Amino acid sequence: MEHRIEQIKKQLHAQSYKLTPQREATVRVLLEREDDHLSAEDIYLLVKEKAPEIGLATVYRTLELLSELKIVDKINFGDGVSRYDLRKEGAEHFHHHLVCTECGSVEEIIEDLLGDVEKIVETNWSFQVKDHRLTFHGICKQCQEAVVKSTS
Amino acid sequence: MEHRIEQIKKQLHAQSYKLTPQREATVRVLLEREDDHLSAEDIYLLVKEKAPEIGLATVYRTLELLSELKIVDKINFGDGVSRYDLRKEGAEHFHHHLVCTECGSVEEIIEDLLGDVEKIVETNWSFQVKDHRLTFHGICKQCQEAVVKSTS
DNA sequence: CTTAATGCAAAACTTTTGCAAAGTT
DNA sequence: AACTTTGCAAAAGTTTTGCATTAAG
Repeated sequence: MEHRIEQIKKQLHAQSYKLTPQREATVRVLLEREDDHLSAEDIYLLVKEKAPEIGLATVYRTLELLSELKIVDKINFGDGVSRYDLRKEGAEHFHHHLVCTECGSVEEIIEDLLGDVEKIVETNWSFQVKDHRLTFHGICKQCQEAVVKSTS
Repeated sequence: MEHRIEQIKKQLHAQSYKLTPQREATVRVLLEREDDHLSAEDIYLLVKEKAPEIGLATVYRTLELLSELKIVDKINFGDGVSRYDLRKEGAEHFHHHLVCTECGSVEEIIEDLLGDVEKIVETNWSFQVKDHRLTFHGICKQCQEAVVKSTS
């Protein structure tokens, strides 16, 4: 954790940005909730517990900055809000996501399953791929089991 | 075109919805601009040319209805608006999209390139895939050529 | 005739911006 | 001192809702 903070601090300094207390508090929330996909509002409320004086605008500005530096990924699952997802250390791509249409849970796939598909796109569409967003919609393991139970 | 309208009319009636003139005008705009990815506002302005009395709220309600019936797909490319994409006849899945980070153009891939990946997800993550959203970000053919020209 | 759909305006949200004050180097 | 960052409030923008009126089957 401290190591990640240190690392992010360096990334910021490299572009002559500062790791202010507000930014650090925001990053800590993202680290603590690494598996979640929090909205700006969610993050704001959590950061407020650590740094009560922070403003929502600062959270937005921080998230935008972290997005630009590719420290977090901004994703949108189609409910009216943007969500923010911390990249794993050294990861070059967005995670893939599994969104359950029954219970709304979001699971992450860290592995990059798109290598072959990207090659096809580069070759057949002459499109130079830099990044991707892949989300599957369907039914998660838990909900599948729940259906089996309730109908048997 | 008339055939698609007829088909959509049946789909609506099957759920006891009506194909009102406003809904028909909206569908016609979507058909005419099938390759585009229009926002609700874009669609509203185009529908207004055919049916000047229509209200923006009706367009939103129509698009939501068409979304539910899986006649259109609602997508979000991360600029603050939702965009609407008519499904091809009989298509079961979202198209894939290629978004150019240089010029903002959006290209569609109709072919489904995710068959193998979906199998992997179903097997290794026990997730029952119903649909997917795949967008690549990168540099389109035209912009690649533009760079070559300007630097040579 | 009964229910569904529309248009308008207002409301609800999310996100961005302007600006004076505060903090950093 | 020069510059960046912050908090607040206001603004901007998109989408949804309430409700009286109109239209459809």
